[in-house]
Amino acid sequence: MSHTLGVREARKRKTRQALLDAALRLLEEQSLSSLGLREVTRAVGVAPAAFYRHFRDMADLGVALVEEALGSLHGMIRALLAAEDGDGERIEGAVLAVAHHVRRHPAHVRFLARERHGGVRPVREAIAAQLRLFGDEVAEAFAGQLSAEGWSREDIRMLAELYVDHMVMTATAFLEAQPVPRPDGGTEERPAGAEEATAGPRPPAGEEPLTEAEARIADTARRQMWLIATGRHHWRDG
Amino acid sequence: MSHTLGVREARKRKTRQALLDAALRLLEEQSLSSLGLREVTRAVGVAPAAFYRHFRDMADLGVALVEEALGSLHGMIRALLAAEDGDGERIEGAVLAVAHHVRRHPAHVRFLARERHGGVRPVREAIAAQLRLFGDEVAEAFAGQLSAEGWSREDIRMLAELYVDHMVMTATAFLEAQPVPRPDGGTEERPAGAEEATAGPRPPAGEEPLTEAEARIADTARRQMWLIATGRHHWRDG
DNA sequence: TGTACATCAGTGAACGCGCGTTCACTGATGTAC
DNA sequence: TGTACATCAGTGAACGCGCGTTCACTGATGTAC
Repeated sequence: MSHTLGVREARKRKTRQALLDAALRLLEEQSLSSLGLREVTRAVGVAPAAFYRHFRDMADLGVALVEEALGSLHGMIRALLAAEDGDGERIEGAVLAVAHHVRRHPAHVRFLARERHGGVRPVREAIAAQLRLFGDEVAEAFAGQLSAEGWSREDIRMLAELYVDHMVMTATAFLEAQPVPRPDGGTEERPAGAEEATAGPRPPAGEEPLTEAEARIADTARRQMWLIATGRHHWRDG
Repeated sequence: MSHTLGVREARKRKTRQALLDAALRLLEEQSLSSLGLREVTRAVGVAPAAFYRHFRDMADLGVALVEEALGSLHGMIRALLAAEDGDGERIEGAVLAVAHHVRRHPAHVRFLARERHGGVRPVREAIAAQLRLFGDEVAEAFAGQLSAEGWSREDIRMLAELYVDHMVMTATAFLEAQPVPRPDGGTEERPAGAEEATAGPRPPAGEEPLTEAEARIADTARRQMWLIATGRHHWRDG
């Protein structure tokens, strides 16, 4: 109880978050280097000059968005890696986790895909640093078992990178199967018959059954992960 | 001899190409959606209005750049796929081909990486269409051997996509090992001691030995391709 | 070959507009006593 | 608890600037005869 936020600080955080949210929404349809400061403040309903109370410039805001978009993923990755199941369950878990994450946070994922190689250096570097961290985590999780099987450090690292890169690719593939957000904040209808129930209990957000397009992507991703797992099992014996 | 270009048409093409070249250079450091028409015409030395004689807008120019950047690659891919060597030679050939292509055309490759998920829809779509074509070509090249071995159409397709995606990833990795172009048109010195011979015969452009950073990327890419090839060989027997 | 007209790539001036940044300010919140 | 002063998130006006697009034009190239 001792550390309630002051009213002033709480309001400041709220404005800051509103700026981040507005920027993320505007970034669905453009890239960071063409997004204007005035555009963001206009969407939030504050004066342009208020922006400077929170960020030095748009690049600074972009770096904050990277933190927001990738910070939460470490937990998910760790949970996936800690599972003690067999290959099949781990692959299924990873593919579904990616699918649902993309569903729940499509704007964040789109932002990362777009700015990973985008025109704003500090943002590119922030993303690269986070992905390197993911690589470290995956490599460490594999190290125990694989080095006992005679794998070299370099081989473990390249396997970890292959998994991370494949996850990123799969995420961007799922993204392309997402409904396109409309300017009014609604969404276009799902590709195949997916009319909403008008009332009644529904599954947790993001956990409705996969659409046809999503299922196809999930299927390809599973097969590719199986192929990689197969290669991993036969790695030392050719 | 009968079809020499008229003087007027030849000059027009030259201006158009100058616009494309200038845009590509400016895009080393920013993304298409923030690149201005006036910026490009200023770099070429023509009036802003001249732009409209060649392109409807910047998106239109971007689509032309996609054609320029990816059109030439089909030949390279076909050559790689047609080789009758064993796995080792094919992997080595593919990795070195990608390394040298990135060296020769770093700006084109950077443009593709940046705009593949960038903020300009027609450009994204042009790139996606070309990558789908590459997938088709790779799948077709594998179809003969693999379907005889009992592979399904879906499995062949997913393998082809994995190869294409891996090539793209490898190319962007090589890109990050490239010297950063300077505004004046020169380049920063290569990471490790690579002073230029002041005269005398030199290897063909782009074929100097790999730098340390490039060699590391090539090594990882080779291992990853080996892993995938291993998985492929053991695919049907688990 | 020479002439008269058509085409059209590139010009240069003009336009209205939204941009990023600065500044002195206001008034609610925080703090010291 | 009440008061006097400090802090600081957000305001609103102003600035100079470069943008995309339009337009009537120019003059070299192309074409018809």
